[in-house]
Amino acid sequence: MPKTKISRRKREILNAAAVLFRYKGYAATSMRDLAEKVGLEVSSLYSHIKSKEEILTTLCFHCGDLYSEGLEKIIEMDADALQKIDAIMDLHINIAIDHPSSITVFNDEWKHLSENELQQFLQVRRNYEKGIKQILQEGIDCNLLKDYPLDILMNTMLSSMRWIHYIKTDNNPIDTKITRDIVKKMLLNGVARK
Amino acid sequence: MPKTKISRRKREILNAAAVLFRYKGYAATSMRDLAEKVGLEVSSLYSHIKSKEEILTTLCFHCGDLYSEGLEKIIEMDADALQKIDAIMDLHINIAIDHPSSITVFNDEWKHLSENELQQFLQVRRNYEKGIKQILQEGIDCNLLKDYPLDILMNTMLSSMRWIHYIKTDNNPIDTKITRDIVKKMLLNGVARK
DNA sequence: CCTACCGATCGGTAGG
DNA sequence: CCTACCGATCGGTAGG
Repeated sequence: MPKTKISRRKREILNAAAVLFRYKGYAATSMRDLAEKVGLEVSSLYSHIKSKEEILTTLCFHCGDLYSEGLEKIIEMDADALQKIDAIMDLHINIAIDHPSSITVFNDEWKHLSENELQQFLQVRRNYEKGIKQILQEGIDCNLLKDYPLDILMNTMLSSMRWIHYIKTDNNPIDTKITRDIVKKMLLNGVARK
Repeated sequence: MPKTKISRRKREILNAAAVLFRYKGYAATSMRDLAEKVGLEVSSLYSHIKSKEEILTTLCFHCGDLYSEGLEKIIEMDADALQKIDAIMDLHINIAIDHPSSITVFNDEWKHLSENELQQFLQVRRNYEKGIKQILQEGIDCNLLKDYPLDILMNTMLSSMRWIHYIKTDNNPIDTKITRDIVKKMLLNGVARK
């Protein structure tokens, strides 16, 4: 996938779309909604984008890249599995806080991708999960992590952070430091005293 | 809200709708899709339901009831906070496994509710979260739980189970006993060894 | 439960 | 970037 430069106007359209898709969903957002939001006529949108679907594709794969490139760096770290898991949690929490709208699209709207892009997307996700599981397995092998099934471990871990982007709105900023600190502690050491 | 009896045919329509909404989303599911799925003409659907929105409303509030009634019973239990939290996790995991489709609608499609129902829905959710937080606070007060902010505690806890309904499909049954057991352990005691 | 049908809205194009 | 416009599809109704 060659990365073509994205004009300022196109960025603006993509950002507006991410916000609309976040709150209304992809299918319920019309190109008229989007045009109004960016102050253009509907037809003018098509000078900057090819189709509604192209927007969704761009948004989904951009987020996919954020995760994949982040994980790549973590895998190459000279660190033990626990430190890598810490870094994975940082990665997810940072992305959630920095890109709450596009991450919601990434999480909830990918199902509207068209066949080709959908398959590609699922492939990216499978790769990502494979990388995560390798790190978890490494943690188990080194006796740093409890020996739980990888699927449950990964899903519960990733899922436990999947509320931050959702809670975070302009009216409801979240305390990044505290949230990050406590979610990590919860995952590593649990909530039960003793 | 008086509970009127629901005919067998209407049940069938609601179930089919839940599955369609789960995989395609509410907005992208047409009444034609639904009619085809239940083997009727589109117009015939309207002998059983008032509108597409009525279906969504019914689905969302039915799930809301499952959670609310479950929590009510837990609150009345003669048990300590840790046992109640255990019961809350059972409640969520059971609902996820027994009703994966309608729970997905409940989680992801409520935003398409119309204004009145939306406000009612959010009220139900706020009440539910208040109940959860009271139990968590109880746990903190009795020194059973670590003293973390209630918001983070609740969101992370509930969120950590929010993948089970999603993973569970007809082709991919999940081992209820193991999943339940391990997710609970992860939440209470963490994943780190030591 | 079906046939026949409707107004509204959708994503998108032609042409400038 | 806009005016003008289009075919397709939408949720839903009338009438039987």
